[in-house]
Amino acid sequence: MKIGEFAARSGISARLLRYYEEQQLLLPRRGENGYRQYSADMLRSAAQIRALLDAGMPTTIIRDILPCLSATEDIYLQKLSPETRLRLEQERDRISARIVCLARNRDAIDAYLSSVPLT
Amino acid sequence: MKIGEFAARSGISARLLRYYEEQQLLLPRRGENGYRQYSADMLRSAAQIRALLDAGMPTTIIRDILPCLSATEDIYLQKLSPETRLRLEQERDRISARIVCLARNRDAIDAYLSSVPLT
DNA sequence: TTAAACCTTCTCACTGATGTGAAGGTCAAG
DNA sequence: CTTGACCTTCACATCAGTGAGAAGGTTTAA
Repeated sequence: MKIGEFAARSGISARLLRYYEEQQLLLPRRGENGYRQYSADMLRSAAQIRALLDAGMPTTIIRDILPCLSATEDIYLQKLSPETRLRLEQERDRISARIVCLARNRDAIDAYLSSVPLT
Repeated sequence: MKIGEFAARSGISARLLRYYEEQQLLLPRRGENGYRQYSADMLRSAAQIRALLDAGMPTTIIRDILPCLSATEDIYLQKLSPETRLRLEQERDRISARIVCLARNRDAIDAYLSSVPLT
């Protein structure tokens, strides 16, 4: 599918899709004429990228973790260098830290809202 | 305490503290000579600001939610306009959405790491 | 087959957010 | 009076994203 249709289906502008390609987040194949060719399963990746960006993850990290997020069983069998494993573990821990921070503050907002009278 | 000492104690550069003041995140009083005067309890706020920024929260939202994060019982009694309450509830929900997204992806990373053989 | 309408390409430039660097001036303590 | 900490201000860097123009490919319909 060409970029226009993919943009319409994913809700991500063609402009932004080209940007994501430039950032190495989403890499479509190219046709004979140089047109980008998106496959249907890239819709899932695209949604994941959007969700992670909206959650405040930088593109560099998304680029690192995307491959293992869309991993299927046959990919699981690929080897994983100790350095890559370590980096992924660190990213996982950083995400956990984010979650803890966000949860703590959300709970604080919630406690505040509960304690203030309704009107 | 002046900006130099506060920077040393908080681990946030003086330059960045001035920036946070410009962004209305942390507003120290001013002495006769125009020097910024930070109070000790601003250290907590400063840490909270850093944590939230590191977790990917934008300054505008932090500015909104900070007052209710450092709220003490006497502040709880202040009135809260329905609009403000609504905005806070929306922010809380947005934070929850972020948490869900981050947790899902962290778990995916974790599952991947568990499934790939050790070496 | 040609023409119009549309899509895709790339590139330059720009925004807004989060910072950082450095110049030039002021204040205060030794 | 020199030194160091502070003041403001202008400029710059990076990241995520957008706008617009020029050139060329694709489709449709006369």
